[in-house]
Amino acid sequence: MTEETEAPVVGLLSCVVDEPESQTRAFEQQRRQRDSMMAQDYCELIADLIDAQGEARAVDISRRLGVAHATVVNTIGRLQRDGYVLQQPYRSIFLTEAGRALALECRRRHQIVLRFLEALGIDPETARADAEGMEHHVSEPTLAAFERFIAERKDSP
Amino acid sequence: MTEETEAPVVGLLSCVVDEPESQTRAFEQQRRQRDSMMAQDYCELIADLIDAQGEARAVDISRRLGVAHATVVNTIGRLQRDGYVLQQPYRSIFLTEAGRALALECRRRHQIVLRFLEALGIDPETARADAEGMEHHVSEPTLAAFERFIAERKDSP
DNA sequence: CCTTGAATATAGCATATGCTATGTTTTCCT
DNA sequence: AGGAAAACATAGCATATGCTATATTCAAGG
Repeated sequence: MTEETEAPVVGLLSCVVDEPESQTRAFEQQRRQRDSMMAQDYCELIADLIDAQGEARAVDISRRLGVAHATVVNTIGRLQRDGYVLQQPYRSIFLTEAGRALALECRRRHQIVLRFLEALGIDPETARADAEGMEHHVSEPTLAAFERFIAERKDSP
Repeated sequence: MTEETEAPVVGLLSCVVDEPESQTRAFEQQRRQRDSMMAQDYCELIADLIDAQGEARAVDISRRLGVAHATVVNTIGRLQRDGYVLQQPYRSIFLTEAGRALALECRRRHQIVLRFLEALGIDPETARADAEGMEHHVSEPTLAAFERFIAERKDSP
């Protein structure tokens, strides 16, 4: 059970053995992305709320994200520590320059992914849900390819 | 600051105000996915290692994921508790039926996403990295659309 | 056989993300 | 103005995911 005497399954073996460092890098990148997802989602949402209502309040965020307000307060504190937002107690939440930049960047990615999925023929509800998760994992080259596809599809529908 | 007297930016406003419950659902789904990503990655990797080397050892997993072995041991314990793997102390790691099923499912998704990105013209290294993150967020309808695209692209290159 | 290096396990720690329960502060209506 | 409701803050807890440092077990070579 511990020693394979049989010939290795070459097809799968190559899939696994050929590029282990590449896979390790991919996993590390995935972990890094995961760690910044919260900041991205929050900043994007705060920017949306400010655009839509003129201000962002913790209660709106908690409703939108579906989490308890205590969780939001907690997270906002971390975002403040990390320089993304500014907040006085009992006041509404403001983005710093860094936060605003992050929000714009996220919104851009989000829009591209969303329009790409729709251009692929995905129904809007599904596209919306998938975009929410995917946007954090799509690299620039892939985003560029998505944009190319959107443009093509617009020309020849 | 609190009341927008200007004409609303309809594109963004509608994006935010039209479907708040839909967005909440999307975020909740994202959280659920995040919570099962670890199990998926581990099961997929364990299956790969078993196919390639006949057995999966913690040291291989830690190297592949780029984390400390103590972290792997920790996580494997959780996976065992949740019914995905079986392990005796100091022995190699085995997948349960549930673990094997999860691994197969993940591998399937992974392959579809990877081949889709490649069909889109993404370079293999980028495709690999992006697929690693994206595979956890792509719904069945979107996967189906990806497969359709791969088939189309194969017919008319 | 016995030692030694690799693999594993364990303990103890830190942080992020979530929760509930309980107080405080604002805000808004009468 | 004053009180009720809403928003917010804080405390205390749980879990997942990571780490380092230390001990233990296994397997292989002398």
